[in-house]
Amino acid sequence: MHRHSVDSLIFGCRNERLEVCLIQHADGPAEGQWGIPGDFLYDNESLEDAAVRTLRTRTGIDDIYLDQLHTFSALDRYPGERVITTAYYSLVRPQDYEAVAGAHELDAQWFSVKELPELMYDHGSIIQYGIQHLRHKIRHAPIGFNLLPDKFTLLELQKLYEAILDIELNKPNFRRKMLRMDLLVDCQEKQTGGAHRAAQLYRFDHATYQKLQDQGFVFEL
Amino acid sequence: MHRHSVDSLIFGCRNERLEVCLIQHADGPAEGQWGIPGDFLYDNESLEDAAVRTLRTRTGIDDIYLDQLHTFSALDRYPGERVITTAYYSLVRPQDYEAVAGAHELDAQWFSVKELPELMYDHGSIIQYGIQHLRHKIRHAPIGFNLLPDKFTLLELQKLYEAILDIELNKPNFRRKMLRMDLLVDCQEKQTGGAHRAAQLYRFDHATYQKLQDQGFVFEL
DNA sequence: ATAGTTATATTCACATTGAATATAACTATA
DNA sequence: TATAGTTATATTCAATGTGAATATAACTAT
Repeated sequence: MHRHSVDSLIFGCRNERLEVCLIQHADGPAEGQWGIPGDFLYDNESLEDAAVRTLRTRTGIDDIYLDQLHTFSALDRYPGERVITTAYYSLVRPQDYEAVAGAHELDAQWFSVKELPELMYDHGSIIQYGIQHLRHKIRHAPIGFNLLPDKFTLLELQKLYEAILDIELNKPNFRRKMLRMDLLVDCQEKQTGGAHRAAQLYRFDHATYQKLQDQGFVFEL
Repeated sequence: MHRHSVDSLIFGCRNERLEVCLIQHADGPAEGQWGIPGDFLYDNESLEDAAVRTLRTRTGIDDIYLDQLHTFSALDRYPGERVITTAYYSLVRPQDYEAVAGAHELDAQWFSVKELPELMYDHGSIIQYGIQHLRHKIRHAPIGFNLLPDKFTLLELQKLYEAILDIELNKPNFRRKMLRMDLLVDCQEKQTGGAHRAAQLYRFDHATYQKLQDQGFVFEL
């Protein structure tokens, strides 16, 4: 027999870096090691329920983007007993950034995906799997907006893509492509602060995306 | 507590139709109903091992394309007890077509995805989820070749895409796009039979794909 | 030999892309 | 108040890719 757990890969983007939230176990078989937050599945909840629950318990955050990633089942992935885990990944907006790392007694901290500590069990593989998945997904579905404030500038959006894909993009071409998709709504509001020309603020238009999608439109970065 | 099963969605393409292989349960809680083949997970195997095992046991086929799809865990998805299932999907070449539906005592049969019988448990949802996944995947990775003989004509390849995506494609444009990717090798051999000009046979070049992929090439239909 | 069928090549208008350049607008500070 | 520094935004153009149509080649059955 075995037990089943849920682990949630929590992504955020800050300072033009893609980051993941890790927790350090204070005791147990992986004492002192870092890993992605998770818990064992309860008898009366689905895997998705469990993922939502652990996110809420550990971070106080509700209502963020969440999707199933993969189920990992190697016989030796967990020490001592057999544990199969289903990994989810979630996307956190900047305004929720601090809540994620601060709301729990466990030591939680954001790490750049380029500078990860040593990880427990197979969590290193899970994170790498998740990064690859995110890189693919962000180019084929408009989920990147879940990592930005509701209102954002085109440059912020571009920097988000650059951070996740780890590439540089041409500014005018990125603007042109993004705006032509008609998924962004002009907020009629300018960015404040900054010693330069104020940029237009936009927000992602879910309703229009839904409509275009029904007409066969496919998002493609 | 719960048990964990593995279910395999087996796709094939014949007569320009996308098909799935279903089995009819002779007894048990779903007697007489159709479903995708599966089995409970053994203690000493990974989920992928179990998927390979059930495929081999039920069809005698080894070495076919296999990939994890999704893990389904709704509390009421299985009658009487809680069973979480991880669904895999596999792609079968025409030469293995008969072996799949004939090698087992259970009643196995191919069905067009457009004319499915009533299905047990949540297998209807699993199949729909799998079709959507396949449609997306086939456009972004060269996996369609796993549904064709080793040697095939460009029209056969086109008809495969048309069957899976359920759309019509322009012939010259499809040829041009496919050939320009440099993933096909001319077999220096012509199709036989047919009251018309014989078509050139091609095969998919795994090695070249690997090389191109390392250089950052992304397959895109 | 001819009709029927599919293979294969070519054309062209059009849209998209990559890359570069130009101008506008804002702030800090000299 | 002028200017330097910075980012926003617009425009250009060549190159490339796409959708759609047409033309020619090659094969078989009759």
